[in-house]
Amino acid sequence: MKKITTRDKIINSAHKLFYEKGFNGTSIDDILKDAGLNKGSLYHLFQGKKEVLLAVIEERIAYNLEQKYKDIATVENPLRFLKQKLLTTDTFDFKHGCALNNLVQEMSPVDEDIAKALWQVYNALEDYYFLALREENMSEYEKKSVAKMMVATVEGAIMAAKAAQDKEPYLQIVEQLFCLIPMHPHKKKG
Amino acid sequence: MKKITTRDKIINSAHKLFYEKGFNGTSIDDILKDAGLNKGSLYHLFQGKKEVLLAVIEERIAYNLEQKYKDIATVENPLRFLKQKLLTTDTFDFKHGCALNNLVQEMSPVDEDIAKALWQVYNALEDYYFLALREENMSEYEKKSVAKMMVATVEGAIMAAKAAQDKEPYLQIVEQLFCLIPMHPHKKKG
DNA sequence: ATTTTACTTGACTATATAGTCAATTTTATG
DNA sequence: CATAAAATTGACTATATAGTCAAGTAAAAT
Repeated sequence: MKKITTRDKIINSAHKLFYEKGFNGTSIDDILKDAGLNKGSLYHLFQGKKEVLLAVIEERIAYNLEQKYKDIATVENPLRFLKQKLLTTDTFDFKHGCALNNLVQEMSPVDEDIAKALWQVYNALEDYYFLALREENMSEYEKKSVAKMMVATVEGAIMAAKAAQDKEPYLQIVEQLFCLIPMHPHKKKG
Repeated sequence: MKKITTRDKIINSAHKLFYEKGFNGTSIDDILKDAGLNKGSLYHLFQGKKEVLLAVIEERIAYNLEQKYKDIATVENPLRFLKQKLLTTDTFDFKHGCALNNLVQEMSPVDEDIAKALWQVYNALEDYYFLALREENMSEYEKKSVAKMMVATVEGAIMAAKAAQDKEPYLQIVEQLFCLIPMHPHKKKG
């Protein structure tokens, strides 16, 4: 098993705190306290707070997304797979929402480099939804468009849950979404 | 014409800056500088920064929403009216997104009072969308559910535009949304 | 006109924050 | 083991920030 490096500790703590309290709401000292490290260690490895955020986006958030959805490309019924993923809320933290969404909201208008990094991850997310539609009877163009819309709806659903501080609206919206998209019939398993 | 009070100036500036830079990203001094006022004036009228935010939400954001959508209740084809409102992007600032959404993202997990105030406005928004469906052939329950989903999709579309720093994704998603919801046919006007 | 109330001014405090840096310890490397 | 390189320590600086407050000014009430 791999050793947890100082860099890992920083990225882990930063990821958690940025998620829970936002970038501006989290201080360098917060990160260091959580990681059990001292200031010099961080500034030895990173130029500053912004570079920590970039690492969090490019390494942790992008990685988590990939882990969550990579099977979509090979699974038999990808749309069902996606729906199941979306409705498995064990790990879903309705209180704090979506790590990607949160950062887009806070940072995209403010910093161009960060906006670019976030935009890449956002595109990867749309690509997974596009793959989820591969079995459906639509043109490629329509799949792209529907995938885009589905991502927006799910992100909006997460926001609704955050507004309510309750996961119920999220579940309802995701159900409603899957009622509206024209589904290609699969043979039911079992 | 009504005189612009000191209170108005503060709420105007705060609203603008919170929208553009977020609550944590905006300092009291930023607000005062923008409003051309001094510190004492603000603290004479408000207990603190949080109370300024509450006033912004309850007075300005709620009011703007009402102004934008109040005609939905009386207009002939409310769904078309809604779509037109959504696609009229003159005033829509894709770079900074939705004032309500931004604040939900940043503040709802952090402060319960603010979460409540935001939740009220969010509900008002869903109510307007519900009214937009009043002519459609659905059960009341389904209208509620579809309205909820539509709000989520539009909010998600705004977020997509913010992620892209471009209004195009927003327009595309809104179009796609109106393709999918089952529309009751109205006689075309003209 | 005089008093009282409402509002405004801006200096001040206490604290939080991002980032620096010289000294020290730990870890490779020959 | 000796030396060089990498990593770590924590005190320090400079600045920003929320909020206080005593004194002053304008507006209202009597």
